[in-house]
Amino acid sequence: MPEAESRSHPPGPVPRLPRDEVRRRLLAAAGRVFAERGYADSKLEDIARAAGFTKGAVYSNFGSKQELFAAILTERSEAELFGVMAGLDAAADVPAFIEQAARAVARRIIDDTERGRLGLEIATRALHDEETGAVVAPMRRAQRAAAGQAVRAVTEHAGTTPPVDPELAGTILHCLTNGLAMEHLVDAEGVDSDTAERALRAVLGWLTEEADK
Amino acid sequence: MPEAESRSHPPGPVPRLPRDEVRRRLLAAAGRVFAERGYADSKLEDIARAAGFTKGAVYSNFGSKQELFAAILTERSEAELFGVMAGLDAAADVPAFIEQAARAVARRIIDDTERGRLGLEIATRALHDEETGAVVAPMRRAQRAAAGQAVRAVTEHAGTTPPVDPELAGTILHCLTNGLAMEHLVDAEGVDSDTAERALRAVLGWLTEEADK
DNA sequence: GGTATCCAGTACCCATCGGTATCGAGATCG
DNA sequence: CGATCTCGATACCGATGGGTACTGGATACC
Repeated sequence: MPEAESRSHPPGPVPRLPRDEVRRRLLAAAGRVFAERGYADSKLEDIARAAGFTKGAVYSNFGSKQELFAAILTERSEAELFGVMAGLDAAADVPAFIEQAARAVARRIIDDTERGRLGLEIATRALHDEETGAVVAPMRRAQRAAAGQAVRAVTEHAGTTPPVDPELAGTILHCLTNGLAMEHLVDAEGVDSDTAERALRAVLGWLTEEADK
Repeated sequence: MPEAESRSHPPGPVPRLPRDEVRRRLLAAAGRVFAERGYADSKLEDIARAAGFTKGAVYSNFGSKQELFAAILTERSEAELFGVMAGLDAAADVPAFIEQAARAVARRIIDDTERGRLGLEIATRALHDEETGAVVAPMRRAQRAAAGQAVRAVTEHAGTTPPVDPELAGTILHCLTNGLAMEHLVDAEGVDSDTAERALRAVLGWLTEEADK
């Protein structure tokens, strides 16, 4: 846990944390708390405490609860696209790629629950808050496009003609992934790691194989 | 709109609405408001007003805000499975069935936004409220199973061997549908009626065609 | 070393809203 | 036609928690 400058009181002046570090810790704690309790039930006091500070630190670094949430949103959105690309270009042949991609995505769905929970919270908030929605919509669009590009790259590399055009394939993959993640959150044992992986492998395989017209 | 017993004051005694009707109107209004504003931002006063009553009516018919929400949940969950089944047994041959099913589901995703919004709200709440989760998880499981049964019925009827087993097919369809619905809510123009329909038609077609091993 | 500035801590404010107590009109019963 | 009961309306309570004003110690600057 975040014990830091304990050592009781050797009465030398206690140094101060760099501002960036305070901000980072607040952001990390906010991510955890928002994911755990949801936006409305997350108290700023709790978030500050979880980061080892008080509400004062929050208002010193963020203008409002809303703004803190938005900061998380933009922070995480960047890490997002890289994550998809990471699993992309490591494999050589198509079946190995599919195997690897399915496993990686399934693992992320199952293991990183904070990610999924935050995603749901963000989507929910995007519905009720116009400003959030304006940020989220293009972000999702980029994710769908990235998935589509991945399909295009694989099929071009393999010289196959996929059963649907890559753009639609990206949408299918993206929505399936999100749907699986949501389903896992709601019914963890009903949709476990193996189920998610098999589902992704099957769809991924279908989307990259030669269409039999 | 809900104008009813206007006619100013012809001073005869004003009759009283049947209790069931009060409950129905409250439930309907609550569904609208919860879907529109989300659980936390929905004030009981607003819900009551939207139904043409006051908070007193709410607490006379429901024990708490939580309980009102739960009542909606159970009410809607029943209408759910019938809706899936309805489009099922009308068509004769497989291609026509797929065409029809894809269109019906896509239309529900696009047109009935209250349904989608409530679904998201319910999922979010299921994460944070154990009791809600205990209701939602089996409900989702039943929906996946129903979708799986539909695939099984179609392929058996057509005598084909599907590329994945029906249970997994049900999960894929259910998660894709939910994912598409969520995506439409977040980015309505990015995932429109046509996109959803094409995605569903493609996946439905793949899942019911003969597997080319 | 003295002074100005920064920034998180502390104490407080107050709007909000779920929940409760009570009332009174109208239904129900004898 | 009273007596009683039902149930939604009204008025109110009190906790909660986002936001603000101010404090004081540490840092930066001269």
